[in-house]
Amino acid sequence: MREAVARGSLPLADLVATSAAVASTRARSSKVATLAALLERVPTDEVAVVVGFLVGAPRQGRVGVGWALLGPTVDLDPASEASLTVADVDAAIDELQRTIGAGSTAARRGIVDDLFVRATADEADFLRRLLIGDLRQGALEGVMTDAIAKAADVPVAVVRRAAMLAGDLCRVAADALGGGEEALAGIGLEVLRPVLPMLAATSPTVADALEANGTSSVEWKLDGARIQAHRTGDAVRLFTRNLNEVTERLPAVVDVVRSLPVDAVILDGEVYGTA
DNA sequence: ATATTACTAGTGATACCCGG
DNA sequence: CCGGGTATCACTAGTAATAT
Repeated sequence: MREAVARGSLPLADLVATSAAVASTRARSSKVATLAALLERVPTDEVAVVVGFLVGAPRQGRVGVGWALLGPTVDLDPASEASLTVADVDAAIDELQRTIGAGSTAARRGIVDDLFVRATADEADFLRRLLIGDLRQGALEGVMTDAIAKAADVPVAVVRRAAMLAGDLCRVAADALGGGEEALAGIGLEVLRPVLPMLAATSPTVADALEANGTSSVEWKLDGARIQAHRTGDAVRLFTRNLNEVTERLPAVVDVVRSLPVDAVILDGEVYGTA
């Protein structure tokens, strides 16, 4: 099914056109079909990067780029012909991530400008929204999950399960398109690797909720932050709801988890400050 | 040393629209 | 027609780099 996969990096223009097509319709099914068609022709080793761009979350995460850095790029003359590839952009984001410390502001300005002078107007517009975290194309993880399933010809439930356990849709996309259902089946729960948290669901009445869940416990809703704690042996890692690691920021919680009389555990709960 | 600026990250509320 | 997903907004706290 992937005979038509191109060699070399995907032209950024192709990805931008897909994003625009997805944004132009509100029909979910159409978004899925458009995204799947693109995924089917992306080189396997680049699937993770492409999925990251398309859901507005580059694999490097936030790299310290905001309006202050991107604003001036609107004054640059756009390139007349598209030449950037997805790999070019990925490399530039890598470089931005590495460029920190004294004098980094000017260096970052240079990296951003180098990237934008090579971009067409459409590409620049896409890059600005991608880097600022404001893609607004009506297709984030949910739609992308469906598209990955369609492109890899794997049941959606299998992709969704793998994404939850791996906590990383980009990696799951690469596995699905590279190895199909078999590769996804190999993804399981792993201590010290974050898992997507189960989110709360509402119920019309308390009685309905109790009926749906069977034996339940009730507790005060205190306002804290959702935390996931992993431990095996003395190794402990903590993650937020968005799977950012916060182990070093919560040493007290690490101590508590380490003191529990267990060998390995994954906990999901809420932490509260005392300030 | 201190203040300022820019960016990241989290919570929660609300409006909107597709699709079943 | 309603549930669920997406977008948007408002607010808050914290951190890093740089200017004063």
